[in-house]
Amino acid sequence: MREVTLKQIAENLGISITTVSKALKNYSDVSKSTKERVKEEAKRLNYKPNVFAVNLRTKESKTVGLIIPEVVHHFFSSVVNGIIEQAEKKGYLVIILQSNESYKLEKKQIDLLIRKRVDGVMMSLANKSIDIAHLKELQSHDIPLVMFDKISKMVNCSKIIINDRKAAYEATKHLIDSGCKKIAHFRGALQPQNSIDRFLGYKKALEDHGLPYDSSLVYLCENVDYEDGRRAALQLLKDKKDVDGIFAITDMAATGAIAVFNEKGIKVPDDISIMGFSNWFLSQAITPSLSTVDQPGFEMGKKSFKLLYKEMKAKKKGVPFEPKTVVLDTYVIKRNSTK
Amino acid sequence: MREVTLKQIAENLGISITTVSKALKNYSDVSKSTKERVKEEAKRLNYKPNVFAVNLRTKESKTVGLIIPEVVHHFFSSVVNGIIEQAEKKGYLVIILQSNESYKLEKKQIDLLIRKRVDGVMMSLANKSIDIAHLKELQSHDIPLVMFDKISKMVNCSKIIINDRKAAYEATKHLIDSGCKKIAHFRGALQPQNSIDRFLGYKKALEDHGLPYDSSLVYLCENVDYEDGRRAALQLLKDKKDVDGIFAITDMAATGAIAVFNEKGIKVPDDISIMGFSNWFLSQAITPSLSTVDQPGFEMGKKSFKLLYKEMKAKKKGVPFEPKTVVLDTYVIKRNSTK
DNA sequence: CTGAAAGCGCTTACAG
DNA sequence: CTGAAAGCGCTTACAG
Repeated sequence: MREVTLKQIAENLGISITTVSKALKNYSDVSKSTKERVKEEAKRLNYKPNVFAVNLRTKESKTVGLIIPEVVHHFFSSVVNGIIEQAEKKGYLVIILQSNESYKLEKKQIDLLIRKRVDGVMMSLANKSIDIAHLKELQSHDIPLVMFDKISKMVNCSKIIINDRKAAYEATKHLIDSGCKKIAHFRGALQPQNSIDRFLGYKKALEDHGLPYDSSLVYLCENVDYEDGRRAALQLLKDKKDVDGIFAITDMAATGAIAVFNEKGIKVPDDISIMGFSNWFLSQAITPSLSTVDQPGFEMGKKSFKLLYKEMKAKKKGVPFEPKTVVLDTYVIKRNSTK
Repeated sequence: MREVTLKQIAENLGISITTVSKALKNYSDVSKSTKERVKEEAKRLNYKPNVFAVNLRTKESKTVGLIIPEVVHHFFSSVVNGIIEQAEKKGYLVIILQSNESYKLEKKQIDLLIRKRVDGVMMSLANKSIDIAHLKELQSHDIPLVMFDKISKMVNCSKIIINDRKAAYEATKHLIDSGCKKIAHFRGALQPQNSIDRFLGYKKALEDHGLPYDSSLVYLCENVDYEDGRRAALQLLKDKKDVDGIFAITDMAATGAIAVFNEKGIKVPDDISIMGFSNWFLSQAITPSLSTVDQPGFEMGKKSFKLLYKEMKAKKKGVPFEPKTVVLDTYVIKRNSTK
C-alpha cells in the first residue's frame, strides 16, 4: 500500500499542497468549503501525516525518554504506568530504557535519547551514578529533564520525590509506638541518597524516643532484595541480639526476613515486629501481611510527566521555566507484621 | 547550543556536504585522508546526525512499538525487559503502550504506532479483543507484527507462545502424582485462549489419570488476581467440597487462596495442595512457597524481538518472510505448597 | 575521489 | 482565500 501524501490529496482535488496542509490544520485563511473537501478526501484515502517530515520541520518528536534502573520492579513499573498514562493524554509516546543500576549504561542511554532528539527526559538515577556529566550534556542540548525518586542534588532540574527521612522516621516510630524496645535496621547500599536518608530517619526516631542507637543492629542489604533480607535475618538470629523489631529498607528485604522467621518458628509480630517500605503488591499477599510505608509510584510517574510537559511547553513558547521540586506524601500502612 | 549539521562540518573543512556524509558512513569512494579530517571535525564539534532527517530519507525510525495489557505485572514486565535488552543490542528503541485489556484502547494504540511509523510491532492481545481489524490495518501498512503469549490464530504473523494446555496438564499431573484425589481448578475468564487451554489441560490430566471431571469444582477467577483467588477459596470452603488440591490459573490467584487457608488454619499442603502458574517472584516469597509452572517471560520478550528483527530485515531487503511460531518450554517447579 | 542536485513530505512566511 | 517557494538535514544516483 503506497502511503498517502499531501501531494496526492492536492492532485486529486486540483489544488495546491499548501492549501491542503492548511485546510487539514484548520487555518483560518482557508475557505470552509475547501476545508470540507480536503478533509473528506483525506479521510477517504486514510491519510496519515508523515511524522518523519513533521518532526524534521517542527523539530519536535512528541516523544519523551524514560530511564529507570529496572523494569521488573513493582515500584518502577508503577511509575512507568503513571507516566505512560499521562503522556498519552497529551499525545506523547514514551521510550523506556534501563540502566541496570550501572553508570556506564545510564550514560549510554542518555546519549541515545539525545541522538533520538526526544522532547524531554524523565529518570531515576542508577545507584552507581555519582558523576553527572551525562546529565549536564543532556541539558546542554536544551532537553528538559525531570528526575524522580533517586535524584541528584547537583542537577538543576525539576524533581519528584518523597521525604525518605521522614517516612523512615514514621515507620520506626510505628514500631516504637507498638512497644518495640530494640529495633534493628536492614539498610540499603551506602551510596544512594534514599538509603542514607532512610537510615537517618531510623536513627533519629530512636533518639527522639529515648532508645539508644546501636550500630551493630544495622545490617547491610546491598541489593535490598529478598535474598538480602533472608541473609540479614539469619545473621541477626546468629548474633542473638534479642531484637524485637526490624525496619527494613524495602518490602522485599522485609519479606525475606519474614520467610526466615516463619521457617524457624519465630512468631511475627509476637516475637518480632517487622516493618517494610514501599507497599508493593507483595506486602499484602504474604503471611503475616506486612506493615509498610506507602510509596506512591503511580502518582510519582504522573507528576513527573506533568512537570516535564510544563517545561516542554514553556521551552516551545520561549518562556523561562523555573524547575520545581515536588515532595509527595507517604503514610504508614499497618498490617499484621506489627502489633 | 546550536545543533551541528553536515553543512557546518563541510563549511569548516571547505568540502561538500556529500563528501562529509559519505566520509562519516565510510563509503569506499572517499579518500582516507578526507575521512580522517571529517571524522575528526565531527568529533570535535560533537556532531550527532539529525534522526528526523535520517528517518525521512531512509523511511525507517529504528523504533518498534510494544503493546501489553498491563505494565504493572510481573510476567509482562519480564517480557518488556527481554524486549528492550534485545532491541538495544540491535540499536532499536522501544515505545511501550498499554491496552488495559480493552479492545478500544488497543485499537487506538495500534493506530498511534501506525502514525508514528514504527518499524515493527510486538503485542500481547487484550482479553477483550475479538475483532482483529486493527491488526489487519497494521499489516496493510506493511508493518511487521509479532504476537506473544496472548495471540490470535486469525492473524498471519510470527508468534511466541507456550503450550498452555500441556503446561496445565503437567501442573495438574504434579498434584495427582503427589496424591491428590479431588482437584479443583480456579480458572480465568471464558474468553482468552490461554484461560481455555489451561482449563482443558486440567481436564485432560484428570481424565488420563482416572479422576472424574466435576464441573462444580471449577471456580471462575475473572481477573485472575489475588482477590479472585481469595473469593474462590472462600467459596470453595463454603461449598464443603472436600477438595485436596487446587490448580490455580495464576500465582496471584493461588496466593489469594493460600492466604485464606493460612487465616483459617487449614494446612497447606497437608490439608490441601496448591499449584500456581507463572512463577512470579511472589511465589517463592510466600509461606508456604508456591509450587508453580515456570513461564519464561524474559525469554519470550527476547525471542519476540529477535523474530521481529528478522522480519524487519527481510522486509528491508525485499526478501519474502515466512512467519514462524515458536513454542517455549515450561516446566513444573516444586516448592512447599504441594507434597 | 569529489560534488551538484534531486528529493524525502511536510510547514510557513510571503506574495498576490 | 490560494499557492509558489524556501527550507528542515539528510542520502544517494549520477556526472565528472
